[in-house]
Amino acid sequence: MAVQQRRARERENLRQEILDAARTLFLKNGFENVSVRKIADQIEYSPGTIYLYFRDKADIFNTLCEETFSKLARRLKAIADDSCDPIEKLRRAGRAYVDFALHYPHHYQITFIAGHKEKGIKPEDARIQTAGVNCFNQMRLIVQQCREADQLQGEDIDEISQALWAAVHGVSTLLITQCGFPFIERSRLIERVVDMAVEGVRKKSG
Amino acid sequence: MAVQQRRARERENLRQEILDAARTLFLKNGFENVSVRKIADQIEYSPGTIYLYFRDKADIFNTLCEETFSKLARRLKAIADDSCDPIEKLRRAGRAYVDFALHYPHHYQITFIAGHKEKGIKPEDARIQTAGVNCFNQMRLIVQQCREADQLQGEDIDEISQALWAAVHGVSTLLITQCGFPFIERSRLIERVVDMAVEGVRKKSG
DNA sequence: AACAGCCATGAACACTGTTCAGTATACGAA
DNA sequence: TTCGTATACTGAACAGTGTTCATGGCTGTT
Repeated sequence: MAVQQRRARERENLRQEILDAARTLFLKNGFENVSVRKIADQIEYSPGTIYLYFRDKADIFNTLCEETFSKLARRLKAIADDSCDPIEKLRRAGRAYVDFALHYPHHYQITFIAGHKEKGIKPEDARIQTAGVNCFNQMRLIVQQCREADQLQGEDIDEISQALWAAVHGVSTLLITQCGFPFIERSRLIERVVDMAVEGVRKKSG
Repeated sequence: MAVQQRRARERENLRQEILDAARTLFLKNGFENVSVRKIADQIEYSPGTIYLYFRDKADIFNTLCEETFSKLARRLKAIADDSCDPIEKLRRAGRAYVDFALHYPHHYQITFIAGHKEKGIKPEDARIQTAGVNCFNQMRLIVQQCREADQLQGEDIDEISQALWAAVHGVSTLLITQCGFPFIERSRLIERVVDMAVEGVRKKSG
């Protein structure tokens, strides 16, 4: 009886070992440059073993992404639940979003940037899509609060939320992928984008 | 004498054949899912031949990207050279940018989205970086015109240009990569983002 | 006709993700 | 203790990738 429990525990341990090794390698080298064999080497198992714990390589990454994105969702939720001025919340959420993206660039890249058709990450893996939508919904919530405080120009919450998302997503991806470009100082650019976005949807006569 | 000219012409022809085949295949299947062998099959040559005309697979794509991006630069330049209201130009440039991205999603994706560390596209290939910067500079020019017409809030042209770029880039990449997400109607979202961005940098008391 | 140089070949290398027959080990029952 | 079974793991194998290079055949010049 207890044997099965121990077995399950050991299974879970090895699963976590794989995830830990993969996380480290992915962060250091990116999804493309990490082979299943390298992950297997790291944990000192044979390549085949990986497939006893994960459906395929993408499955490993998806699991890691899910993990990471629930962190972002929690962070945004904390802001949404705060009781300060909703417009201020919007700014804070924007900054938090970009900070997060720059803090986990590889995770962000795969989840929100890379076309999921390529590299075998299929839409069937709705888990990640769900995790992403979850994050978006936290932002949407804050927008709703601004709307309720009559601070916004326009009625459509989705339209405004998606436009704001585009702005923060845009600056995130530019900073992640266009490392060669001569950007102005990072925090100043981020602040400007957040400001531009918020001012761009706010009611004119403040 | 004429022989060398003919040789050079034939060389150029085959080079173009490779580019044409690659363009079609890349557009249909994306960079990842097109192998050098498939390109070679298409033009009915052996894989090795490709390497007599291009350094590597990335070199082929880079050439195609450069081509495509000079198109965008021209389109933006045409808008910059127009003589209408500079703020109106800014809106038109924003729309043109997104339209372009959605029209050439694969090219846009590789050039502006994919991390260039991965998939062997190294920063050494400054050609594309240059082509991208060129496009940006056209937008920057229009921003400058707005500044000169005293239509903008803030002094720093680069700061404003980069923030605007983030917005249009953001909506472009979201629409390209997040095909699963329940976006509002495309043209409405694009219009809202452009509007948000422009209003977000414009002088308040119009 | 013989030599030169260009050009295309396709086999080969080292890698990739993934599968699967085989093996060893640990367990529960006799 | 011994046997049989279930489970975990292996590592060779497959089909694919990007890339290289010795080989061989044409072509134009001498």
